[in-house]
Amino acid sequence: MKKIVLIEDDADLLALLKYNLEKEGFTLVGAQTGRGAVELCRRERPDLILLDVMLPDSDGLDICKGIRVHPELAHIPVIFLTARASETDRIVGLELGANDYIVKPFFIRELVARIKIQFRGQTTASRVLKAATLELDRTSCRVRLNGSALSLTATEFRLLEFLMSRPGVVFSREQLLDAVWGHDRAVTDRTVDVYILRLRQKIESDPASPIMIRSVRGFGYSFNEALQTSEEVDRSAFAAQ
Amino acid sequence: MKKIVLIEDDADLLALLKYNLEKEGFTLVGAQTGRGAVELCRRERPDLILLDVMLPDSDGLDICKGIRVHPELAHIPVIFLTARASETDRIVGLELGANDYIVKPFFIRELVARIKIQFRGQTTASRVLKAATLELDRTSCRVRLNGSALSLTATEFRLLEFLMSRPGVVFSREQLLDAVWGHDRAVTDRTVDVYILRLRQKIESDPASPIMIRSVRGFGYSFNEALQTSEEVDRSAFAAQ
DNA sequence: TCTCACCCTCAGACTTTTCTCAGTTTTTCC
DNA sequence: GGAAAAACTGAGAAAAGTCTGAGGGTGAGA
Repeated sequence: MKKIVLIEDDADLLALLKYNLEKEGFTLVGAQTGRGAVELCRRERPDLILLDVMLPDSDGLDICKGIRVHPELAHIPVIFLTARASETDRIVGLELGANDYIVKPFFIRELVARIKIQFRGQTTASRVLKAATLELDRTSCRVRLNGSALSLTATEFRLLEFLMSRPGVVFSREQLLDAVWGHDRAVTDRTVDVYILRLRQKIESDPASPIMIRSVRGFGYSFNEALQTSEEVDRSAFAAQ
Repeated sequence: MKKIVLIEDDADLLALLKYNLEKEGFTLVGAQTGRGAVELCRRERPDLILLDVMLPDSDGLDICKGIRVHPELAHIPVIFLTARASETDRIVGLELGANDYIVKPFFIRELVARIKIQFRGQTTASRVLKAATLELDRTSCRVRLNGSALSLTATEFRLLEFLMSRPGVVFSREQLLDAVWGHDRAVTDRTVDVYILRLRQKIESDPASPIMIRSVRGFGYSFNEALQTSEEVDRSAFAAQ
């Protein structure tokens, strides 16, 4: 689950946000003071930071600056909570400022939406399908197994991509030909067997007893859904919303 | 200056936004219909897209999806303009959704702030492209290899610039023709081969076994992302947020 | 205006890799 | 045990990539 650090001096608002965001499935770590906020983040390594601009003991912008100068924290998105719209210029104007901001009072759903936008960019940018130690990168057309590159032909790649993008779903040879070879194909469905074989020889540790690509006798083939990594499960649950 | 494409069916609002954003120093290209919006973006190559969700002839989300599937447009940030807060779930929930959204009615300064957030972080990313000992300067249109100047033709330069600006991404010949030669081209895709060849002869130490420009059989060509300098990697990791 | 140099584009030869099928062996299920 | 489905093999056909040379166009300078 995604972890969020929340710095907000108003105890009531802190509790309210904590309650609602945890209900949304986020892990929350709260603090009421700006002092030690950077250290808190270094300790917790959150996926996102929610930061009140006006804190009694320090300026939220200074905290943000402190976060940005730490190489291990610099990439973490920061969303500011601000009381006045007039402050937005200050927040946005800074070179290493906010990734987003939200003006109080706000609806929880509004905040949740903005948090999700920050998390989404990370997933869309990668465009990588993962299953156990197998990684398929759609933009660079590369496949890696246990971290080392695998050389697939174009058809092998497209077939694997199709199967991996819908783990657990069983496709008939007919459907695979349609999806991978195209509708105007003039290819025997035995050809699919050959490609499944080639793929297995390349990606399965023991091609004789395949784990990744499952044969479903009488129906077709499917990619083993049990091999999804936890983040992949997260993501698809996330997308389902 | 940054160029923005704005799709908004309300003529008054379109004019108002155009006026105010141009006053802020942006270059604006407006359209009142969703039809042809993707083509408009391909032609204009904006730095940001403002998109009304509700258009009379099409759904803003469909347009966004159309933008995201084009590799040469996929990285462009999209901000949605929406009439109702209740629509935000739809906008945010989609896998290929918005980078931000703003609910009507809004203050211009609010919109400007959100636009600037999108641009921040990209600022440094453009002047000079580097990969190993190869340097491409976009402003002076010069290319240097191992410190010594290289003489490229205009087309060679544009092709190299395009490939280097998105290292690791595989582009088909079709996409390269679109991006480098333009949409109204009347050129065989074999021509791309010739230019790849010429480039390799100029930039590769051993053109027979190219390192910089990778052939991806069955898909196209890509610039080797492993040649990115470390600062470049940092930056793109940052931009991915 | 003419000439020359340079650039763009294409056709086609050549090379390498991939695709596909036919046929054989193995496995699975009734 | 037998039939059907899947797994596997090798080889010819097809496709994709590389590379060359020539024709045509354009712009700069004589």
